[in-house]
Amino acid sequence: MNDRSRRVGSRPSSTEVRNRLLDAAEALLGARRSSAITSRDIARAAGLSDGVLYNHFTDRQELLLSALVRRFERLTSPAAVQFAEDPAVSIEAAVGDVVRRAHALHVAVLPMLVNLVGDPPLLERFLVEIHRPPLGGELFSGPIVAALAAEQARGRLGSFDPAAAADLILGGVLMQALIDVLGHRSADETGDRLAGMSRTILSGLRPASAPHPTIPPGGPDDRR
Amino acid sequence: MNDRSRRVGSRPSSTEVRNRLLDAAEALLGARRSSAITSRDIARAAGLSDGVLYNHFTDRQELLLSALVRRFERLTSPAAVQFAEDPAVSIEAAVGDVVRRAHALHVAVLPMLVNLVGDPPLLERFLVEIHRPPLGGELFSGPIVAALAAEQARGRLGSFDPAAAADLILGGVLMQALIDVLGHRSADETGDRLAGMSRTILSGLRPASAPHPTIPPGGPDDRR
Amino acid sequence: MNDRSRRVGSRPSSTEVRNRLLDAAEALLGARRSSAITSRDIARAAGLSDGVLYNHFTDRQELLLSALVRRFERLTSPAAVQFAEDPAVSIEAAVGDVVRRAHALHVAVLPMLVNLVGDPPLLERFLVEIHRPPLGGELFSGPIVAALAAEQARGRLGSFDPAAAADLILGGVLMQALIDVLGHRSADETGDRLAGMSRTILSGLRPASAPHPTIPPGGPDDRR
Amino acid sequence: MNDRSRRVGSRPSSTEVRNRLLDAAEALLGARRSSAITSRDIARAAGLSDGVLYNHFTDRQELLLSALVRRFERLTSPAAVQFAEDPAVSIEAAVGDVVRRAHALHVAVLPMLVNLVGDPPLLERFLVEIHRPPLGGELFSGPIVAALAAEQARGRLGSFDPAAAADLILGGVLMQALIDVLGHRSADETGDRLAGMSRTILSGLRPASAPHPTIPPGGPDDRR
DNA sequence: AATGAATGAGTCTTCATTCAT
DNA sequence: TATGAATGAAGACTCATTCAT
Repeated sequence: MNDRSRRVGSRPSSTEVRNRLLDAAEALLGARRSSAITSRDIARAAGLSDGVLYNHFTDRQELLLSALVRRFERLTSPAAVQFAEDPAVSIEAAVGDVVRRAHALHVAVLPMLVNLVGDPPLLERFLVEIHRPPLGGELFSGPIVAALAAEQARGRLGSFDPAAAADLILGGVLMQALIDVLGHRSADETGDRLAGMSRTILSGLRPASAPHPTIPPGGPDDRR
Repeated sequence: MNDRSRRVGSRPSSTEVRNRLLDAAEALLGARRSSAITSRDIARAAGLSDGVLYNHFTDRQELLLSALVRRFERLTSPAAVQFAEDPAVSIEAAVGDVVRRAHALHVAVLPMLVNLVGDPPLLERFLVEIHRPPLGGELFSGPIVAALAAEQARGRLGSFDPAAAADLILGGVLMQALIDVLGHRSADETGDRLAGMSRTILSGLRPASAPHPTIPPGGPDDRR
Repeated sequence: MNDRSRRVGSRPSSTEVRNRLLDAAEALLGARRSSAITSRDIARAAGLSDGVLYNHFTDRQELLLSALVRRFERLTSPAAVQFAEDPAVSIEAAVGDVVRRAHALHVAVLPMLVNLVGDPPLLERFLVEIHRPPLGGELFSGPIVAALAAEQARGRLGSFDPAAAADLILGGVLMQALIDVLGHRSADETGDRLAGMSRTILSGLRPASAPHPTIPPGGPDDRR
Repeated sequence: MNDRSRRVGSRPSSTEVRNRLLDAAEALLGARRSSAITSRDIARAAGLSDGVLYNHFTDRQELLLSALVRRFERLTSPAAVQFAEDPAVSIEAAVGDVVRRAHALHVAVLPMLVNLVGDPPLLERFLVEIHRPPLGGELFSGPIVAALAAEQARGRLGSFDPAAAADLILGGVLMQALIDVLGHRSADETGDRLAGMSRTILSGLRPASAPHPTIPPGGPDDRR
């Protein structure tokens, strides 16, 4: 018999109320395109009274911050950002998968961050909380770098710098996600742009016959 | 000595006041990390009274919008976004230049857009004004696509899709710019990241010996 | 001793505050010669803070409208506008009573309507609420028409058009009420004017062969 | 060569500017259903600058007041309120004429007064200026009383009190004018109501041996 | 601890009036 | 004297926060 089930139907336990507030805040953070989430908005969405929030959080910001962090951690949990590394899949498909998953993650996270931007003190606190460079830093790039490095080790990718590649992929994906979040676009169009990016980053911009610039042409295998 | 400066301490001309308001608004838009720029903020920053703004603009939003558009147009003027196309420069340097200039442009523009995000109706009006998909759309990508296509024509770049390449470059650049704008980072570190991106997108991720997947091997010009 | 009065000095109940606001608004509506009743005026008159009104009404207009309607309904309640139809009373006295009561009603209602005129949108909403042509329409004329028709049926009045007679009576009464409300006049003077009107409308302007009203009827066309 | 024509095409003379302001104010007073006539409204309607008004009037109120008085005097000039006293016209038609002309006068004057009501201090000053009980007092009733008395002298009307009759007529006419000004009604409907009032006040409410005027004579007591 | 109404500082906006030109 | 922009005192309304119950 746990703490919560002990009194069925009775007044909600402290944690329950706290969670209801967090859930409501999370929902609003995900749904709204900014424009101020008022403390009353949250209270109503939670089906609770205006004042409760001050029994569980010091102020409206702290509630929003907690909701933010909670959702962020859930979205970026290892399970969510782990990329498949199935050797049976072609390298093209594997990179496409990385790109699509990164995009989905950004689309999920951005609405919240967009709300954050409207409230700079809150943003400040959030960034401190997240404890990393803006936009999650390694939280996002880590899994991508790992996936790319794994493919490199498997010999299916060249000798590029995985961190720089992650910068390109994450950046491109972030931009498309912003377009999707701030504007309106069909899933198809988004898919095409993502596929184009996958293709392009795989082959690079350099003419196919051109030798690698830093290596004198003629070497049978790549540098070193 | 023109008509305006002749009488020091005289009442500022109409355009002067208008410009003072726009300058003040621009400054606040650039300086603040959002959090609502109130009409009084602007008036005080301009050293004017609360009501002036309504003698020159229909409302606070229109003033902010004008400041935004003015700065935006200035930043994205042809001179600012034109990329050098000097054949004497190596293709590596040319791409690096594209990336660095795009980054500089984003760093200049982003603080304003960040403010915009906190004010959705204003964002809406701004996007309509800018007349393009969110984040400037073709305004940014256009010159980059053009520069890449020019190099393709010159035979210094391969047969990739310039739009997709621009998505990667702009995205990567946007992300680095966000990191620079929202966080704090040394110019060196930024430069390294940008250089890494330039290098990586040029060569691509694919192993150097792997054939291009979409082009069947056997063509006369195919890489040896 | 009910639940509310039990605790003197306790926080006023919700309805109490609402009523205090309505009372204050009503008082201001009755007392002022228009000139804008501000939301702060009402709050101060009610001894409450500026923002309360928005906890009970959607806006200042709705509060004023409610006060208006409340007072209006009270003043025009059946009890207030019902005219005596006592057959024992002479027809002169009966008509005089109708006139005096209509006048009193107008004097009570006019100050509010006067305030309304200064606020056209509010007037619009009030008229919609009252659901009748300006100035109460049938609300006022209905009882008068009924009273006159009843006396006609009783044979104590001729075959005139009751609606037209009500127009004359209500109009005359409205005008005297306006004079009383906007200007300053002794009750005596008002009474004289009303009495003159009663006398005149009874006899009409036309030279008549009809016997003097104080002489018992006997003419061939007399009642049945 | 008068003062005004001396400089044709030159800056408008003082009186001209003053009159343009008054004309503009008069026009606005007549056109608007209240809702504040701002000093800028007047200046724009006059095609003049915001500040001129203070060179000719102490403040906005004084300008409005002057416009009010000027229009009022024009509308109530002897020429405008004189009633025809043509003995060839039937008494019914004569009374109907009085009623219709009084109504027209009220419809012309009321919109201004309606504006006045929204500005009590201005109303106060106007009433003082007009120097009579509200709504023009004798200014309106004088001509009516005179017209009725003349018909009495001519023997076409009975021995009623002309002042009381004027109260009824003016009141009824005022009310119909208010309905016309504040609401919306067809001219036909207004005409019917006025005609009904004319008929009713002529005959009075009392049972009469005299037949209804619109009914062909035949009653034994009918006056030739 | 929950409630929900009261508070009041703060926002945008209007407009009569002033005053340098 | 005319101009027309600047002023600044209101006004309506919002909303985070408090607090009596």
